[in-house]
Amino acid sequence: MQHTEKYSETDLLSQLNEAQRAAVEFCDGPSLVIAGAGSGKTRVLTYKIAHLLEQGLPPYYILALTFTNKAAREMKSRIAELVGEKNARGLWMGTFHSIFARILRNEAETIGFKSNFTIYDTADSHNLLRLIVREMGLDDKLYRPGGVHGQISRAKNSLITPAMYAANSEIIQYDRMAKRPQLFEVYQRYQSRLRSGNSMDFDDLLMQTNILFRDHPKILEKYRNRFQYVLVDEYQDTNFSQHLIVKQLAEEHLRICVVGDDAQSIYSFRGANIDNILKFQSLFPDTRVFKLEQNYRSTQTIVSAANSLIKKNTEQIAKEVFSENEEGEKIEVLETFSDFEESLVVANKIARKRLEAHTPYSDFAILYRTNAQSRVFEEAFRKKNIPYRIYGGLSFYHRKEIKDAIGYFRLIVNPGDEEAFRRVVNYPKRGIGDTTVGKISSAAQQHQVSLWQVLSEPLEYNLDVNAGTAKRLASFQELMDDFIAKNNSMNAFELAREVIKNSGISSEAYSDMTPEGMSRAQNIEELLNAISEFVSTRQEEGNEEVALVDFLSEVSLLSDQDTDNEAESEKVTLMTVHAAKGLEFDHVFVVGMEEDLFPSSMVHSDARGLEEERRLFYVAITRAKKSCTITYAKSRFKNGLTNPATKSRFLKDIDPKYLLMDDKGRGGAKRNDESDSFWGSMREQRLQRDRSKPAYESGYQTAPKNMTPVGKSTPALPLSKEAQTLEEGDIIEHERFGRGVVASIEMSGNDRRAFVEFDSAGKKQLLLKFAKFTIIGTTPISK
DNA sequence: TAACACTTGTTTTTT
DNA sequence: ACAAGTGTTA
Repeated sequence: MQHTEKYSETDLLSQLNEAQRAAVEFCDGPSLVIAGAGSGKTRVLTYKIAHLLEQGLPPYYILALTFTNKAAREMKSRIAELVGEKNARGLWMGTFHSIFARILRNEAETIGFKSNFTIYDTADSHNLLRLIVREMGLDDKLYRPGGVHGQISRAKNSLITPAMYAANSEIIQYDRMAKRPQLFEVYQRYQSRLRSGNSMDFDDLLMQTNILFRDHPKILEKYRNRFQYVLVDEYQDTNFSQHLIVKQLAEEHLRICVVGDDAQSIYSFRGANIDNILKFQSLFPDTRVFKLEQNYRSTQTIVSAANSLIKKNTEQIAKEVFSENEEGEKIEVLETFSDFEESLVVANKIARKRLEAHTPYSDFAILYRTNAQSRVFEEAFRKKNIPYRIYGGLSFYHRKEIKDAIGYFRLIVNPGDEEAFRRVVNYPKRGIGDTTVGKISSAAQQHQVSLWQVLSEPLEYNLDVNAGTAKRLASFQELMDDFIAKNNSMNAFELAREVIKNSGISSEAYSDMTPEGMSRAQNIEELLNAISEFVSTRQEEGNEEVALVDFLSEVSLLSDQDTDNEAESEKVTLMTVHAAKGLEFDHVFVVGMEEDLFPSSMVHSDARGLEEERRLFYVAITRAKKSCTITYAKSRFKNGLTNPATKSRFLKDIDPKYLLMDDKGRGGAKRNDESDSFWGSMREQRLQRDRSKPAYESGYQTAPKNMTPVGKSTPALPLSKEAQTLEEGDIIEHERFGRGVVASIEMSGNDRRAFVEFDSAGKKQLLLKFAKFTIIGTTPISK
């Protein structure tokens, strides 16, 4: 690819506006970049990393954390374009989960795991919890997997271990009120089951990292030194656990830059804590704050409308986002009779616009609050022959046949994996039913070993099964043992193919001639293709052996956003507002703008929740570059019933001078009142019931004292001896640039900066506090 | 063990 | 309306 020389430092910086450049150039301490919607946040992050690389900081000393694989991938490739692929190789850039999974694999033994641990996805966690609740004989209505998992997840993200959970009287009290007094024990069992199967759930990847750092200061020290510069994207979406990891890595050297927009914090329901960004400055006292306020994406009207909306929120960092683009059209607000009519109106508008203005379908997006709303639009688009693409729904890796195949892979890599065991032991059918698995399971629990352990030595654990079953068990065990043996000699693809062939998956899949069966077989083919591709990519990157475990650790942390890489086809996009975050479209339709839908009915009485919904609306509007249309229906089909609907309160929050209201001359007010009184009282009843549940949030978002590391804020690391003694004329060997001669040394601010002429890499400036090199001699003509 | 009918709970979901 | 989970039968 390009050489480093192609983009010199000045070129890099000249492509930024003043605020962006200031944010990029400041590397001497903690910084917080508040990036309004469309203000070039990604640009700042990528250029900042490129800038650090240009200054001589080797890529493997930079840690950049994102929230999606997609964001990481895109940023990586843009950096590679800026500085050349070779110079960007080795960057630690990825999602929180993937980066710390990698670190945990390296350090697994220290915290009592093995490095081949497997990762449970949400469905796996739910299955295990369902099982535990049943085993404990608890009421599965009160202890529903989703609810229980949510509570455990919140605990983990607040770094509350099972023991701390059980000892916390406030939480115990809360659980008692919620009629789930045994929850602490469910959590305990869940955690010990995960551990005895050498597996972790998503939240563990962060919590175990914190435990690792807390209990092993040497290891924390190692990563602190390793990650000389830490950058975090979308900081408003971090939870406490992530926040603490970041804090610990950065609090010594203070070279940290976090980027985000408090106005776009929309994931609190998953534990994201907006205070992390609001209070960043008080945590790192000398934080420099940079505000990116120029929006390059949208028209002035869209930006102003969005501003007027978000002003209605109370807690936020002051900023004035503006646009110098054209003024643009007003935001059109359309009322329709029903959700059905809504979809037709939108479809018609798109069709007409495309004809009149030659706008490609791919410039349009429909954004809705809930996935269920996509249906009517699908039908309308199909009827009108408008091509569309829906995001969300079941991702490839969540389909049953794929999970089954991956279940085998997981069991091969980590035979202790309980969920994987349960998934494949009788798939395809081999006569090992629930009864038998139940026996294995209770033996396993009794002896505190994995299911696999019991299967391997049934006599040892007094497994009581009849001769036929014993034989079937033995043959399953042999099958797996054979795969496990081959795992040492075969690469991921070869072994996967072998598994599909020999496990019986393929004969099962190919004998089913129903359309669903055929598609399942195709999916399995596709999985094999994906593995094959994975192996060859990794080999091109220089990894000779690409084993199944490598594929697995990547694939466990993929989301559906990462899999659909279909080329930019000419299709209208349909997605939830959540999924649209970070994206932009010329023409956006925000649909279903109704009470009880947007804002969601779950949130009515809760001020914080309402503010989050308002931010969500803000995110929706600010996706639009040229036009934004908002629609709402007077009646909507929901949960099998058609109900009257009223327009969302949020519409009143936008300054009307940016809106073009069209309520079709219907006498809206009177009708509204009628429906409000009747249906309003129905809603009221529902709300009453909801309120009778104890409001969540006894607010244990703060970590208990013994989890909080002793945070002494020490100044930046002293310069290495090499860096202190360096003089003009010295010959140095740099880790990345090779041999070079020091032309001059300057002070810039508090930093020493060396200008070095490298043999092969040309002229470079090195910031001495970053640069890694050794002095290998000096030239005779030094003055 | 497997097929079938019945009950139940449905916001958003980066990992 | 619908999917997922559970219970009932042969």
